[in-house]
Amino acid sequence: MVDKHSERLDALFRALSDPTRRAMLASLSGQPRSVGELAAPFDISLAGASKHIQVLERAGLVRREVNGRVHTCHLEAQPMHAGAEWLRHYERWWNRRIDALEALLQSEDAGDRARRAAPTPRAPARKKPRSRK
Amino acid sequence: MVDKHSERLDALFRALSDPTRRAMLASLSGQPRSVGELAAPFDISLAGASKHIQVLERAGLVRREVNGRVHTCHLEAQPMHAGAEWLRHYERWWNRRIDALEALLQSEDAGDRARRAAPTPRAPARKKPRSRK
DNA sequence: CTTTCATTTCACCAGATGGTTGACAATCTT
DNA sequence: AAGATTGTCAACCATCTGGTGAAATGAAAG
Repeated sequence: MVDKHSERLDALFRALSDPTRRAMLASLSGQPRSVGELAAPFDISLAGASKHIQVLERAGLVRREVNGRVHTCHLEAQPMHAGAEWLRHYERWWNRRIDALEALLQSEDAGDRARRAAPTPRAPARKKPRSRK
Repeated sequence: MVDKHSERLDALFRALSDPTRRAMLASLSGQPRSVGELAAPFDISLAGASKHIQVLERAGLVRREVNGRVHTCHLEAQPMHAGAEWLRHYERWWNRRIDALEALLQSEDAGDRARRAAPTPRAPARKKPRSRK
């Protein structure tokens, strides 16, 4: 195994990097749709839509159910979990970074107040502490 | 404006869809790095690495600070928030779907128990309720 | 001033991507 | 059986991508 996890992320993020495909997923989050229904909102040939759907399928985001001549596509959101998890790691990193910055500004403010009217404005003043849940 | 939000997601997911770039971000999450340092771990020319970094920059994931001849790259995780938010929407969808399925199985179980030894096995038996935080 | 170092830019290449059209296969409808 | 409907596949095209090496830029060190 050459790193399955990484390859899954490749396919996932790649699939999500196209606005048409994201819109298709949004449509599928409402209800399952046939290939034709999925293609309808876009100014694109059926064959083109078919290719997009195949990309989504390969990323595991869409499951296809063939009923006679109509292929019904279902959203399969599970693979998104890996991507969300990956991003969460950096969101935490970002939040820690902000917290550290605020702590720094806090202590600088204290120092400034202590020695009264500091000469060097170190950073653009922060209006509000900016909440993060 | 032709939809700035969508374009940002395009660039974000596109940037994240390459394993080399994801590894570069991981490296930057430890500490800022020069272009050379960033390129070192990969079997790839400096020019190639430079292009990857530019992709990350265009997605807003990397900020470059030029000090003389060395360019120091800093991680800028903020744009990931939009992607994480987008994915969270589908994670919620997925969880609701699972909950509904479990509720269905629950009621079927109850029904089965009620009429004693059902003839039609409707779905692969669920071992454990499977926890989600 | 010349050299060395860090990096970008340029020209190029092979392969992927997003799109098309046209032919085909399978399935409903009449 | 014939025709219409749904979708795929194959071939093609323009453009993007990830990679290269070689030349150009800019700054630091001799």
